[in-house]
Amino acid sequence: MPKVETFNKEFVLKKATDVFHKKGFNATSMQDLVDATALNRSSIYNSFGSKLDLFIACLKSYQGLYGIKMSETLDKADNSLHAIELLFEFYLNEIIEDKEDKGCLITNCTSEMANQEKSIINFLSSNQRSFMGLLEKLVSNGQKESVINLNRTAHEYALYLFSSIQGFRTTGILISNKTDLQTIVKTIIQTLI
Amino acid sequence: MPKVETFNKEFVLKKATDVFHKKGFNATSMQDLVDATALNRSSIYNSFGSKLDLFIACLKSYQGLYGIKMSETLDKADNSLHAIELLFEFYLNEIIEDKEDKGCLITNCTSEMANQEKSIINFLSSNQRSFMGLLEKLVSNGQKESVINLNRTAHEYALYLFSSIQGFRTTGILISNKTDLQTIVKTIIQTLI
DNA sequence: ATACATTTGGAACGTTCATTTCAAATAAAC
DNA sequence: GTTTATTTGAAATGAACGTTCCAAATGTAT
Repeated sequence: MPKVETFNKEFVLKKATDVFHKKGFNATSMQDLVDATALNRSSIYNSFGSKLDLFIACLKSYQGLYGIKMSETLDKADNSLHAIELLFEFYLNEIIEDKEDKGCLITNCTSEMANQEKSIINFLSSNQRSFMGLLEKLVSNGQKESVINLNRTAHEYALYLFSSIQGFRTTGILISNKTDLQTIVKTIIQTLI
Repeated sequence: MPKVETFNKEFVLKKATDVFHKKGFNATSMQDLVDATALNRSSIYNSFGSKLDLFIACLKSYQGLYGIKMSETLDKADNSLHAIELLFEFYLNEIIEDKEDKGCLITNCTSEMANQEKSIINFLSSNQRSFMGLLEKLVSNGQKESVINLNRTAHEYALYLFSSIQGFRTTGILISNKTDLQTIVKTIIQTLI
């Protein structure tokens, strides 16, 4: 029977994700990934396929880790409006703690590749679908709890929040001032109340 | 005295901008630019310097053209709230008319390069400054005209709009459904009323 | 021990990259 | 018409790109 993979796949994905996050897909070279993962070129190709395949694996890993962090955040909320507030607070902290101003890997990927790579569109579409689902549920619950107004449907507010979050993540690349970012969040939330 | 440049610089910049807009900076090769501009490699380097220099020239050209289009749009408004509405309507049309889902060159550039290139940061900062200035003036006037509420200062609403526009442009890459986009705009505007 | 499927290291693949080089072509100034 | 500063075309530069290849190493199962 064969020799088995020795490296920790999660760890390797994390390291690769860091590089992609910092430099973007096109500016990241295979050499960068070899250096970051301490894996041999062959091992990378053997285990992940192409550079694009590895990138998509990183996107999924990033998505998974974020999903967990977001769930943990949402669990702390008293009600669904509070949950949305905590969600933005979580993003705000991500921005402030990131000294490299990298933004969101998935939003950046949308800008860089959505109009170029079919497989990327597939990932982004499914990401959008599940994220929209989460937001819609939050808004819908918030409206049932009477903590979110009924000016718009849950679906409409979910669209608004989806767009707002993308804007917030991109703006966070340029603006690192906490007060400014808090203002933006407050104003976004104000709409729902 | 010397032979003089024969090509139309504006035209060449427009063609180069189209390529950068479609593929982004890193995925655009010098060959792509040679093909698009019908200029010789030497001529490009002679006239624009490096690829990065040309890219920045394209950003400025794009910024200039957009500035003109935006001014024309804003001139049609009855009041400052209406001006902001027309601005979003303008972006909405940009998104719908763009069959390639390219997004905004400047927003894409923020995602791709803001954390990498100093000269890009300089451009983006100045772009942000002037854009924020425009938005702040619009909101401030709207508040004087009593068509925008006083829940937040003009500066705070300008930040909100700046972030919202970035989000809208990125969301427009993924979502091309006019109704959905109109919903987002209405919800953003609703906050100001 | 031996056999064997797989991983690994490192070199090599052919291509493409951004940029430079330089002679030839050019057009304004005299 | 000669001079001259500049632009052009086409080839060349060397480095870096993503990917492949293959022999050697490895660890499991027999």
